[in-house]
Amino acid sequence: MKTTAPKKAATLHDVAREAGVSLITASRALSKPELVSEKTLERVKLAVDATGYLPNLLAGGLKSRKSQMIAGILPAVSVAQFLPTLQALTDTLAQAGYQLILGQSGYNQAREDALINTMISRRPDGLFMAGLVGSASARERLVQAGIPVVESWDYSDRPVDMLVGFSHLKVGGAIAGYFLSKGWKRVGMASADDHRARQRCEGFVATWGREVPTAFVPAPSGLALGRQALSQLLAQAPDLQAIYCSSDQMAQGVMIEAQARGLRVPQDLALCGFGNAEFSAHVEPALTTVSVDGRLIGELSARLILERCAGHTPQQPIVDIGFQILERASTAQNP
Amino acid sequence: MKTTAPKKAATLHDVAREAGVSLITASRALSKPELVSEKTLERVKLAVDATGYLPNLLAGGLKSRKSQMIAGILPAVSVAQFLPTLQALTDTLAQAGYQLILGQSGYNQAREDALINTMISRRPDGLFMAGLVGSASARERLVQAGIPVVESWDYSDRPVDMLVGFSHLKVGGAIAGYFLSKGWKRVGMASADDHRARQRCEGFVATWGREVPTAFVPAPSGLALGRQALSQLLAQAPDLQAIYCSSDQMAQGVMIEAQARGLRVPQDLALCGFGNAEFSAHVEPALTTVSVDGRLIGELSARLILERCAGHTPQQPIVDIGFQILERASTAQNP
DNA sequence: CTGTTAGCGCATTCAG
DNA sequence: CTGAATGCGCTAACAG
Repeated sequence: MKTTAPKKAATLHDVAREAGVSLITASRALSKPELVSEKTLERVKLAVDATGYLPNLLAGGLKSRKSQMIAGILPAVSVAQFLPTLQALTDTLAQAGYQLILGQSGYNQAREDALINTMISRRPDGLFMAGLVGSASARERLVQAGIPVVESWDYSDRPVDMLVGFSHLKVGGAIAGYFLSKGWKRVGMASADDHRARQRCEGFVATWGREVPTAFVPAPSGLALGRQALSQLLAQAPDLQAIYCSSDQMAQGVMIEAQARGLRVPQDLALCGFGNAEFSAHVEPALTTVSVDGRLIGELSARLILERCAGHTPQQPIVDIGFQILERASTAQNP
Repeated sequence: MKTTAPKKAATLHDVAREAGVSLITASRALSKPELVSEKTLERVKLAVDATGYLPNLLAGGLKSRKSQMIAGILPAVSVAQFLPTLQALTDTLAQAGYQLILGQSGYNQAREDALINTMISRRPDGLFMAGLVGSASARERLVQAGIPVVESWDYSDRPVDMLVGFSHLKVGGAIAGYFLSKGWKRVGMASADDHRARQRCEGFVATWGREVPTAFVPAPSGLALGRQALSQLLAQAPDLQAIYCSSDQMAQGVMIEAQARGLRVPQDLALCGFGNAEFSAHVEPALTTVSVDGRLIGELSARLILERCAGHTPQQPIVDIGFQILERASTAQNP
């Protein structure tokens, strides 16, 4: 078996020579075939196969100023919360020939800032942010870069450019309103300490009317931290009737810890989560939660970016996709 | 407030002019500061700030043939399984100044193939695959591209280039061995129908010695599919003693469905999952599962790629990281 | 429909 | 230590 020596990759030049046409004709045959005659098209295609040519998008992008890449910045990919968004974003972009460059800010403002610079250095055609851009200087650099930017999973009247999200203040308020409607008096919160989770807490307190016992855990929250959080909360306030948890994962931890302590959910302790994870409808008791359409965020964000990349101006650059409280057994009226 | 018109981004040329040095001196000041005198270094730095210069990595990469990008291909980002790997990979690469370009093959061979081409077109400095490269032509193109490639989450003696993973056949065999050691006679499997999950099933059957009732569900498997799978299995074989599930998520679904049917776990039905998800140790009963160090896969893969990018030859390009059965309450000996 | 001429922004030769 | 020239691979703009 004769292994092809890994010689330098074929360039468009090689293709053109092989096909007996000029460089630009070969280029057009590949990117704008409608401008080229059937015959030459055929010859170029044969030459491509013969040479094993794979285009160099970097080089093309340098001239055309289109990298066909979109930067995507998340706090951390391991946050289940953002997965449907990431999946939809990646898929929708890929369908249009764009790839995502991934960055993780680690819930850290300085890293986010540096990451935005790094990303801009790669000249992406657009940028997606899970969350709002934190620093003023980063906002400015993004505006300067002149690329479409979608902020998401949050709300602001003055985004850098475009936004697909919802108000965490309103979510917190809605949960507090729901708790009020239940007639509960002694309630608490178990929350991650990131910006968005804290906003929900603020919204909760604003509607509730006064501070409530709260356990903060480091983001990203998980099941184990939920168990810890309940212990903390019960130490402060042993007679809580209901707890809002900043994620379903954390709520599951709280539920397990409660059951381990012999507390019945919801009779002794009602629970509400956030995010509507897959398991939430299936655990026993089923978990009341706040549903947010993460897939939709990803898809709309991609569409907005693509539209702007195509030179159009979206009619609705700020989309509030809202949210919904899903009432389930974990908050069934306790007697 | 005078908004800076989004004029064209500053280039190194602008910086050089501003600093009163030549283009190349400015270039060196930024990438090889040790070759430049203190004084000029200072002036270049000032010029960078003055112009708001952000380097264009695309242009630099064109000449230097280094894009500082690594391509990463996953079946789907929404598979919780791969998250620790993805997180560790992204982090380790970022520390070395590399970013990840993400691609999803959707458990589809043709898409994987096309995706590899798309990725090669971006001239990444390396490629990470969750799984093995499926098609021979893709393997060939990767070899031709001459970039470091790490296949992962599986095992092969002849990877395209490097590999960090473990044998799914052995996992299946180990689980069957464990089931045999328990003395169970009537066992079944609930599995996703992707390549790796099927390999575990094969390994199971090989060690078990004969076929067992099996319910296959489309990948990626989840809790809801687990519930369905148990229904299917019980329809075939109502008196199963134990079931191996191809993911912890699916096992949780099977457990919930079992409990909904009044079956006690493990007394009436023992369960073993795969993946050691966060919740698995906490559910009631705690889930026996197979633990695989996903973070390690990501980190080692990144290190191997980085080492090769730096021109070195890793001593151990094929790493079997193994796995471990974690015995918990869901397979406690039934009487 | 096709080709020629110029770069895109930077880094790699080589010389000073 | 610094600089001038050259070209990475491709495409936009203009000719034919």
